[in-house]
Amino acid sequence: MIAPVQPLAPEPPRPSAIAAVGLLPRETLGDRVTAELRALLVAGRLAPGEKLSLRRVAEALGVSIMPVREAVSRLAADSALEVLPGRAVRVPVLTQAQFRELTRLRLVVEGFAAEEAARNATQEQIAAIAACEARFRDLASAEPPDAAGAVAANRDLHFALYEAAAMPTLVEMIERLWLKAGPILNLDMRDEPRRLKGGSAMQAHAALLDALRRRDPVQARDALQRDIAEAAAHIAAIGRLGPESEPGRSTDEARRPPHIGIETMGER
Amino acid sequence: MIAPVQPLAPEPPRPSAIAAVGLLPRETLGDRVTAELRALLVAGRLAPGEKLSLRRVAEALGVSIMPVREAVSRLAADSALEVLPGRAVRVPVLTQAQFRELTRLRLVVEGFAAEEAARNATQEQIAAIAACEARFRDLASAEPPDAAGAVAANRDLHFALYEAAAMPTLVEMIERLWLKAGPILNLDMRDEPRRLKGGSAMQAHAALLDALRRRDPVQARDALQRDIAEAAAHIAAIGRLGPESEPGRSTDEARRPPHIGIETMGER
DNA sequence: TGTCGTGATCTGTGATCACAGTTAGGTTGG
DNA sequence: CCAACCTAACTGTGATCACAGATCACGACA
Repeated sequence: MIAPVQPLAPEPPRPSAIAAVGLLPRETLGDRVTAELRALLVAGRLAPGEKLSLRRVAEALGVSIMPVREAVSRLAADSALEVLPGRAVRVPVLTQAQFRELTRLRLVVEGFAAEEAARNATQEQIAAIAACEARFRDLASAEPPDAAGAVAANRDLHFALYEAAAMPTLVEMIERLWLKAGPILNLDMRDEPRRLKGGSAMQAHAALLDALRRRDPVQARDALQRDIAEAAAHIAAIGRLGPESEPGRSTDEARRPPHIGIETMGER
Repeated sequence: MIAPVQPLAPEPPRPSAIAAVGLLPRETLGDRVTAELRALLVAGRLAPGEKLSLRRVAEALGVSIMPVREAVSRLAADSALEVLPGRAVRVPVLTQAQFRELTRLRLVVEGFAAEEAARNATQEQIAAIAACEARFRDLASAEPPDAAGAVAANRDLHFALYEAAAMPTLVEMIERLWLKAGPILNLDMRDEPRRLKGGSAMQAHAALLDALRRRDPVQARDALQRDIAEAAAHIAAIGRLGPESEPGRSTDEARRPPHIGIETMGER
């Protein structure tokens, strides 16, 4: 790739061009590590109960522990991770009560987002959502089902919907909820890909898309809530949730979680 | 206070006593700084646009900059603070659109919390809320009105209500919203205490309390939403919000915000 | 054989130092 | 007198070091 070097001063013709460009991201290392950990969490690649070590994560990502500290501190503030006093930092194990609360909040908040999306979505946004829906349908009904791909497509579908609501803070709220619910929801979907073939998710998605096209907020909300409720019912039935008592002193801790994620994620 | 020294071994009768004590908080320095800054933000003692310096805050609080970094990083993750690339960290100036979105989200989320509280609140919790309501009424209708006290009583009232919903994650969500809206809402209330005497807040509070006692979720939600909407309408009318364009490069920045807060908050 | 003490190792937390980038103020040249 | 430069002080970011506390495995005592 020996393309001729672009001279560094092609700016003079339009003095307003430099003022129009938004201030560039200036993404810091801590931001990158945060994004990496968030992606791992929502994708279910970090299992509930899995322990992380600042130094290990730093080594795996090729950075010092400082950016990792910042990232873990942020995620712990959202209780997407929890730092045990002297021990280590681990992915929280939700109790059944916590999972129930999370599901109820998702029904309210994401349902509201679906209503707003049905009102405000542009045709392009609806088309993008439809593309995600098709991708999810293909990956989920393949043989064997592509679990990781379906999880990603499902996430893209939902957040394309939420973005269409045109309420940035609302999207952030939902991301926080997904950070907490992601480990169980998607770890399970990854472990039991055949659930994808049940078709309930696909039916809900189709109904949602239909409601979007008809600009029917109530039906869109209902379809999305059905999607959430059915996935949650499956999780609650399968188990994997923590005991009802939260503090969980020395109760169990015995169940060794599968150790996937960090050391498999390669350099940077 | 020279009470006789309690001998140090009154434990043998109940060997389970040591197991019953919950794990002690182990509050870290970063947590304390975070709590301090959060309190300043929701109380409106840090004005929108006010710039903070990690080293200044650290010096004012008598700690190193490390805990302050952690606290600022957490709050910036909630966009309760924003870190300008090379400049400094400052309290965000909400645009009108952002404030409108925040208000709509508060109507949805806090309204839902009010419904749940009306269903689940115990008599003790209702009594506590009533106490806050009385305190707010007294402080707001005093001559001159005690703005700072009324702000605190208002916060206690609202969060006593939200706690009564018995949904911890919901309370966290609401706290995040208050973190963003607090600077404008309460800075204004502090600057113009006579608004308190308008009585609209007191009427909404009274209606809310009445609905709680009658266990009427819909009326409780309506009363709370009226409270939120009226305060928001006042803010939108008074101004003080940022321009409609978010990036706001070199547009203004001229308005020097009042510099209150950090240096007045004493040691530790 | 079972249980408790004990030390090596690892944990997160906090402090200090180093650095690139920006800001602000003072000075110089027009 | 105004504008441009230039320097000194300050910004957040990252790295490295130091430390108290917790974990875990090994070994001694009962």
